[in-house]
Amino acid sequence: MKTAPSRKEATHARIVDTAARAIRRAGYDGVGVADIMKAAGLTHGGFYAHFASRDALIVEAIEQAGCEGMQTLVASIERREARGATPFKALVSAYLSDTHLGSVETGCPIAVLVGEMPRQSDAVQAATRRRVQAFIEMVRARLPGHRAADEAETVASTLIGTLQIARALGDTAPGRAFLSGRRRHLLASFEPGED
Amino acid sequence: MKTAPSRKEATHARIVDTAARAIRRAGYDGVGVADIMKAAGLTHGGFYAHFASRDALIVEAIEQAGCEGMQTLVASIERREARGATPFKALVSAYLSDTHLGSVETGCPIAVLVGEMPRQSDAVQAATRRRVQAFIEMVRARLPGHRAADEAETVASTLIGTLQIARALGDTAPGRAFLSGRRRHLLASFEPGED
DNA sequence: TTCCATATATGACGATCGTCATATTGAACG
DNA sequence: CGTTCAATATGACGATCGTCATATATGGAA
Repeated sequence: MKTAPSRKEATHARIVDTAARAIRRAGYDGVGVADIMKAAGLTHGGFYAHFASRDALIVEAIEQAGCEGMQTLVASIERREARGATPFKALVSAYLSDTHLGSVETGCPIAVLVGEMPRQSDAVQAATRRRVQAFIEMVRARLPGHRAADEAETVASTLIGTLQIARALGDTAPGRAFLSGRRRHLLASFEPGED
Repeated sequence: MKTAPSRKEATHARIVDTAARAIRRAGYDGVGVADIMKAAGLTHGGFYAHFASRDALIVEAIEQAGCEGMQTLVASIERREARGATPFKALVSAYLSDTHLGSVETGCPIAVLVGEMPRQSDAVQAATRRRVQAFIEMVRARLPGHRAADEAETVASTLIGTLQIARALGDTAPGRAFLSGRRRHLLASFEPGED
């Protein structure tokens, strides 16, 4: 190979990054190859020099979006823990924060995409399933007391469902009210002894 | 009007009914006018004799799907109550049943569509919001004890999130195991005194 | 039976979709 | 300074999208 390999890889990464945002904004089927390439500053024809198919890009994009969303969430949790919050309270208040309500493109992709999952290709389904499992494990590690792994699955379901409904109500007063109500209620019922 | 009005109305209803199933199977954007008309036994050109636009059909379809899904659910709940279940246990075991897991086209449309909501037109968003409110109210009426309306919103979020994740795992062993685990856990934590 | 309003069908429009064959660029080497 | 080959751009393909103007079929009223 004559030229530096970093050149093509950088473009590849930029396309994946753009797609990772696009699928959270518009859904699996909401954006086309042309949209993504244009947003990445390229023309749509050169797409197949980087990916075997649109589906292959989507698989990479969901993995990228999952890792990125998880990192952002964990960072937000750790900031809250540093200010004295328990891991569970930090998790709930971070995932159900007004910030997360509004930042669809950079937030948790599961809440946006899980409903579309059953209609996707096997490869996309498998990639999404891995992200769901990772999310449940992240929740489990922050449950108070000696809760069962069982409980992590319920809490994960509640967090995802809550954020979806709040977003359905909009990034406005009704949506934020729904979110703060769920935040308070979840913390009260899971850690009745403390705030 | 010379001819009987029931003729056009019957066709209209058949189109809406077909669309109500189609949007649950393939999502808001997953089906086109041509698909729906063909499934209803008509050609796509005559569509605009019945609806002002595709969006107008979608609004009617989500309302139809919401009412139909709710009726099916309530009927399933009442059958369980007749066999001695409490209203809450009947609700949880009906919404999180293996049957509901598999019957996407005729089940609760909220679990399929809420994730796509923020991207839809104002009219579709408003129609979907009404169905979400109706669902929360249906849950509230079946909570045990003197729970707050607050709690209905959390339970509704949990039910919707759980069904979505279970469907993401598939209508197979993993999905059904997830569902039965949530069923048991929810009933145990909300009605600790009884089964 | 004849007529006519209504319901449905036909076929076309511009746009956009995923895909790909081919042309052009651009940067490192001899 | 050319040469060469990887990286990107161009432009086209068949299909499908929502929409609509227009033509045909249908069925009750006369």
